[in-house]
Amino acid sequence: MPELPEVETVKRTLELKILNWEIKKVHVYYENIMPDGNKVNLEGEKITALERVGKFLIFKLTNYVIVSHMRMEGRFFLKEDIEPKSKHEHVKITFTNHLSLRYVDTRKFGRLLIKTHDNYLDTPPLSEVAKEPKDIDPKEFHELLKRRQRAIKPTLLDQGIIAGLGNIYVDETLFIAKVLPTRESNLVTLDETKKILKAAADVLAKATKLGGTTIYTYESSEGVTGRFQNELLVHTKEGEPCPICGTPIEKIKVGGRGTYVCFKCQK
DNA sequence: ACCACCTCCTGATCGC
DNA sequence: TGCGATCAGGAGGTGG
Repeated sequence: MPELPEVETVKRTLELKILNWEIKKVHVYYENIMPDGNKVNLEGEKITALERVGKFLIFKLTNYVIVSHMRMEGRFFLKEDIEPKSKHEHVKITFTNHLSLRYVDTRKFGRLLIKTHDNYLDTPPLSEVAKEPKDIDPKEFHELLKRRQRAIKPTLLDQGIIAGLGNIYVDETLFIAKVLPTRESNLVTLDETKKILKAAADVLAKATKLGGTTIYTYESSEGVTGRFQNELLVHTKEGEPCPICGTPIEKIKVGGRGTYVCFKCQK
């Protein structure tokens, strides 16, 4: 499940290869993933840059922009164009060099949206993406939290409030900040808000440095696997001793999401 | 403005 | 053993 570090890893991996490649043909095998893929002609477009906004990966082309989100299981692979389509491959972008970029997504939740340079930042989904933890002012964020009644975990998962965190890194962030995921957002103190933002920024930076987290079925792309799963403190650690106090980590549900927590360390 | 709930999907796992 | 039911989950849409 790509969160910010995984998307950044995919971006860095791909941009070493596909910059300046020229598109020859786009095949869309499942329309919902790339609704405009068969309507807009991308032939002759070159990849001019890759960007990332929150968990979105952006391919900048000569005239167009592809805004992609891999959701849980989306992956990109580069292959010889003659290689046959794999089982869950839904989009194939063929280049004039006879290589092709394949979008593979078991659950078909991901999206590749075609935008223009003029509108891609000012229209959904990117227009709705908030700042990343490292760029958020703690006092401003605390004021925002005061207006929210719901649990802090679903608040931190809301990309319109804070960008980049998913289920894995939220659990890690709240454990490091010593705040229970069920705590009402408006009851989080300014001091705790500062700790949450710092923990989130640190966790994302460290995970990015290690190439993200390889977990369940997810690989970033190109067979690149991250190493942050070895650094996880609580996520997936049900029944194991808390690394701080030794109390067994519990798995609970918060806002419908599987959540790992130490009830002694987190208040 | 805020928020709970539903939807999209498939593979893994559960229950009978 | 086999098969239907249930679950997981990021974010957009809906409706209270």
